[in-house]
Amino acid sequence: MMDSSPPLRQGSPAKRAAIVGAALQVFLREGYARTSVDAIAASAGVSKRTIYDYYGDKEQLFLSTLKDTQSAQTAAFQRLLERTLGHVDDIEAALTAFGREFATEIARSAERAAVMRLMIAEASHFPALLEPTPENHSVQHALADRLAELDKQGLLDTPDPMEAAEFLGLLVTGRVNHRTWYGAVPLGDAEIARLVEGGIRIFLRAYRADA
Amino acid sequence: MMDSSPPLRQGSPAKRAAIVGAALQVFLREGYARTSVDAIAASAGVSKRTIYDYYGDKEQLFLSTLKDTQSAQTAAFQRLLERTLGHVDDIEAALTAFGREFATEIARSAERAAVMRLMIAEASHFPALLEPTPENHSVQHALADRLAELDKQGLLDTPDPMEAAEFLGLLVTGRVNHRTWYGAVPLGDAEIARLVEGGIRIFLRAYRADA
DNA sequence: AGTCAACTACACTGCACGGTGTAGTTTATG
DNA sequence: CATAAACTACACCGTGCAGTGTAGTTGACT
Repeated sequence: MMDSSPPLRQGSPAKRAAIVGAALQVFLREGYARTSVDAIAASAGVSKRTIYDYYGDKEQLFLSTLKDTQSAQTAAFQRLLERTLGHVDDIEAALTAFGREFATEIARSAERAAVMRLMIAEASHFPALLEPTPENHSVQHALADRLAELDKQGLLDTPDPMEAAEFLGLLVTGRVNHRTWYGAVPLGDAEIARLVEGGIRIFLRAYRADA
Repeated sequence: MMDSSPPLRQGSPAKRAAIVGAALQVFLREGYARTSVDAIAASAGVSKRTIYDYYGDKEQLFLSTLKDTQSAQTAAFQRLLERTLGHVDDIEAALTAFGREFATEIARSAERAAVMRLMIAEASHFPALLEPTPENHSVQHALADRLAELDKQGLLDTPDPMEAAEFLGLLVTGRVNHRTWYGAVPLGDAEIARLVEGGIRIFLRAYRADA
């Protein structure tokens, strides 16, 4: 009955947060292969040894970092969803608000898109990233639930809410991500708003209830 | 008036093709940083020295490889466009044929998506990749021209053909690329067809002429 | 004061890889 | 056949980096 030995120290949450924060920043900027653990340690204000005692190796640090980040982003998205599509009167205004908030979140931090970029880049090298997480699924599901609700209210006509949710996400973020190479190149707020609104327009033309 | 000295040899087209072919294969599988020039040389059946005499360094080889590949893909796309949307009677059948051929091309070789994946991954490290090439632009334009033609025939209602072309591309490929992580994970032909047809359906709901 | 865990600083190993230099072999060409 | 260019094989250098080992410092708890 021996434990599998990795955690020689149990570590403090504050240090873990510092390490993961620095790791995310460097991984997003440099990609996995180009990132050195020394750079992360320096950026986190922590010795390299501590990182290895905490996480074992670079790969585990990478996976832990992405997992934490994904959790945070999922939670943020759920809040955004509740805020913008919680109670809807004007369907167009509501969806535009949703798209706009979503887009500014992308534009401000560029973190969400950058995480996508990193995952796309590294997916084939880390099979763990490929497995659909329950969190990822719950995001799609939450959005679909909202759309189903709007369908029931007679504001939308979405016979397959899961599919509609997929298209809404695609239409809102697709062109922005495409143009910016998933956050690699900046884009003006006005341009982002234009692209988002265009996407919403198409979504509504396809899914608005026939009055 | 001295030349900038790189090409110590002028090289044969056949060897260039072998090198670029091997390079593409390895770069797509491993990504830039993980790829060693030795691996490319071995895979191409060529000495490492020859590669350096041809291309100077790894970065140039990488950029040349992507440029060649992009040219080939652009040409293939133009042919596909002519083949499927050259003369259209039934708009739905034509667009579905377009989407289906496009999708099988993606599914068969997985090359197109993988190139996208590689470019997304490396865009921020190679500014040269960010500059929109005339070729890239011409693809969007060719598709937009076809759509404008269909608009003129009264089959579609696309007031802004460039935007419509963007959405068509997004709707046809977006969900496939998203699910497969740009080709990192395989997807059955039937599933691909389903996703493509769904995209076409949305496009038509948004852009079909009101009869 | 004493103890123990967390932590840092730092030296060190091993390895993979980009890039070069060169001697010798093949191949094309006149 | 002779000459030159193309090409290979191979040794080699420098470097950056993952990961380890360890001695010494800090700080909390008793």
